[in-house]
Amino acid sequence: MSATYSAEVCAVARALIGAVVRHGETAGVIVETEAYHESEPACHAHTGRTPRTLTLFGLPGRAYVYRSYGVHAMLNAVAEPEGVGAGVLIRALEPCDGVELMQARRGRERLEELCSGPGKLTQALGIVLAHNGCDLSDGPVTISPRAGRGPEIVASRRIGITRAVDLPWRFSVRNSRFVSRGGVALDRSLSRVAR
DNA sequence: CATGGGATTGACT
DNA sequence: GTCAATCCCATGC
Repeated sequence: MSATYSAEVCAVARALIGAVVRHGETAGVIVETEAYHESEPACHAHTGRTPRTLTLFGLPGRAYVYRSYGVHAMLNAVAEPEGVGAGVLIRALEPCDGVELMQARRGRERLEELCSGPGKLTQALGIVLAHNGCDLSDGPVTISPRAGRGPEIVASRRIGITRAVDLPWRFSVRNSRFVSRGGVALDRSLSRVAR
């Protein structure tokens, strides 16, 4: 089975907490991620290779960017060896560089409203569909690994999906005020899932 | 080729 | 709490 691979993409999702996403002069620290793997039906790669999911099956460390609800760009990091469809969705950042530009792009002032959601952070950083397939160690969009041990991480259920809803594959910094959707429901889903 | 459905957000009742 | 926006693409005829 693919349990080994699933564990791997989740390990990457955890490891990316505390890493820095950068595009141009804007950057933020990752505080929330979700893991997706071809073995479970919530993952775009579950139906196999298609034009849309091709990058998910490609080299790890590349960006998989797709359009959600016809409106928002979503940023993922491909997270398994070539040939295995899996990625980590970047769901929220703590803004660190280029805050004024992010505020202008978002039309909001409060730091908590700049990157507290997968569609918000791509808008704040100016990440678009054309970045699909770019090398995240090279740019123009980059993710720099964190040094050291990192913050305390909470696992919970993924958000906004209709299938495989019970997998506890969402990871976030405990008590961070920069995550998407408040922390109360998060704690409840955790107790129900991870018991 | 037509259709239906989103890994969301923000505005509004 | 409800709901529209908006477009890419997977699916089926």
